[in-house]
Amino acid sequence: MLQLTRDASAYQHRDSLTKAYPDAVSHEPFIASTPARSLKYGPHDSIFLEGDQAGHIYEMVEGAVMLYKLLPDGRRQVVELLAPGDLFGLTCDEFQDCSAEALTVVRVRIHTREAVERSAELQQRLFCHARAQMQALRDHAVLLGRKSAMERVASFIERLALSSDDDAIRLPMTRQEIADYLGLTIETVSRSFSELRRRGLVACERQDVIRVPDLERISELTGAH
Amino acid sequence: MLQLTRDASAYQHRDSLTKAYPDAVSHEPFIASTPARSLKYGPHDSIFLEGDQAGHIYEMVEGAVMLYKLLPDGRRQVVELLAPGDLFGLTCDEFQDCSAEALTVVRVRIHTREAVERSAELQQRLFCHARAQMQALRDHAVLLGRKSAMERVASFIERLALSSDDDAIRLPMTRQEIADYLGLTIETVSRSFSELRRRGLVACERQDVIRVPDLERISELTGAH
DNA sequence: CGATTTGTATGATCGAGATCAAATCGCAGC
DNA sequence: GCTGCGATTTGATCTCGATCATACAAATCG
Repeated sequence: MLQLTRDASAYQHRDSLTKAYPDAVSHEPFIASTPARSLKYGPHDSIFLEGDQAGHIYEMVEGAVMLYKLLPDGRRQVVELLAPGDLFGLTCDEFQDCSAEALTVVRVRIHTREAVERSAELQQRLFCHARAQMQALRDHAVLLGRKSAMERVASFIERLALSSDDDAIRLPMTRQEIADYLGLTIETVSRSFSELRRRGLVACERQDVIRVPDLERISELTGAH
Repeated sequence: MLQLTRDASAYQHRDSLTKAYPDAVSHEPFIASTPARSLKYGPHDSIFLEGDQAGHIYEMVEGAVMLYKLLPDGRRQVVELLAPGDLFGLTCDEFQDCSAEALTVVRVRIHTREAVERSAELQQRLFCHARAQMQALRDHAVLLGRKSAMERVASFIERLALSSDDDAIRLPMTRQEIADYLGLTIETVSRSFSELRRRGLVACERQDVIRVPDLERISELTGAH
């Protein structure tokens, strides 16, 4: 189970933060009437790293972000996937407890800690988001602790399908990122996808775009039905 | 990995809620100056079940509680362990997203939802607790997704040792409950404990009381050092 | 005090998923 | 088009933890 071949710094790119494209056009802020900067990131840009000073809240406007943690030997666990509307980066203590990386082109708005402490309405919204993320984390604990490889992959596809309005689902992550999210290896993820293709449950247009002809049949494989 | 031998209702005891001992003496409420009922539960009493109406917040005063989720075929994942000071039971929507069961004799105070919505200070405290629990859930995701059996058990012992003031550590859970918390089987948990005993890293006074002569050596096995 | 029950330990075996090793795909640049 | 390189797929093998089976210990009860 140890993956000693992948060294601890493999995913760390502190300098990539400086590559962030500054000040994109703002789109309908979820939280209105607070002075907030807008930032843009490209795929694989680091937004912050575990241990960084935690000063403000990030609000997802566009794109997808993953939060992950690393073990000293380089094993990685993706702990959360974030979509537009989600909030992240606020901790109780001074430092970030995990790292954040852009999966796609990402636009975020940044709210200061003071702005949060001033606004009760803002806190209320933040709180509700925290509850929802907590619920997602608990579901993920069930997946990681008790589901088989195929059940994990089916759960992942079901989730993407439900949150996608389109018929064709764009996978915003590489196989390695999916593996690190599902607590599997890249090979097992690949084999599971192949098996689903063989059974006709998913069709792959390109390696990062899949089609699910019958979501019900995927749902039956998640272990939750 | 499927545990079909254990049926889905094995852990469900709806009626046990009614066995709760009413109105114990109150001890230093964490949240003051709100009208709050006090309740007492015995070991293995159910406090609420997933899907129950979620009306109020529970505040741990004494004892230990576990939150868990079940899959339809009976697989169980314990998603959180709660100690005095912790808050639980508040959801964003109407229903509980997981079940809560007393591990020991437990005393809780119950705060109404309205009391929370009225007090900004209360919300502030709740929010900070939610953040801390979130951090714990992320650490647990790393454990479930990426750690070996021995690393999981070592992490568990390290956590208990750090939160215990005494030299002898009382395990508040059965092997089955520990297994369901760590995403393992009861046999693997038992074997890991035996291995640690054989290596002299833990000593067992009774099966539910262990002694850790050198915590540093346990910490080295957690995968996080 | 033995009988029953419930929780724990341990040995034997199996299998899902990890690991190791190629082969193949797909896209960017030329 | 061709070239090169990272990402993906696929196959062969190994291993850790699950499963199955049984023995043991400790609490409960008549």
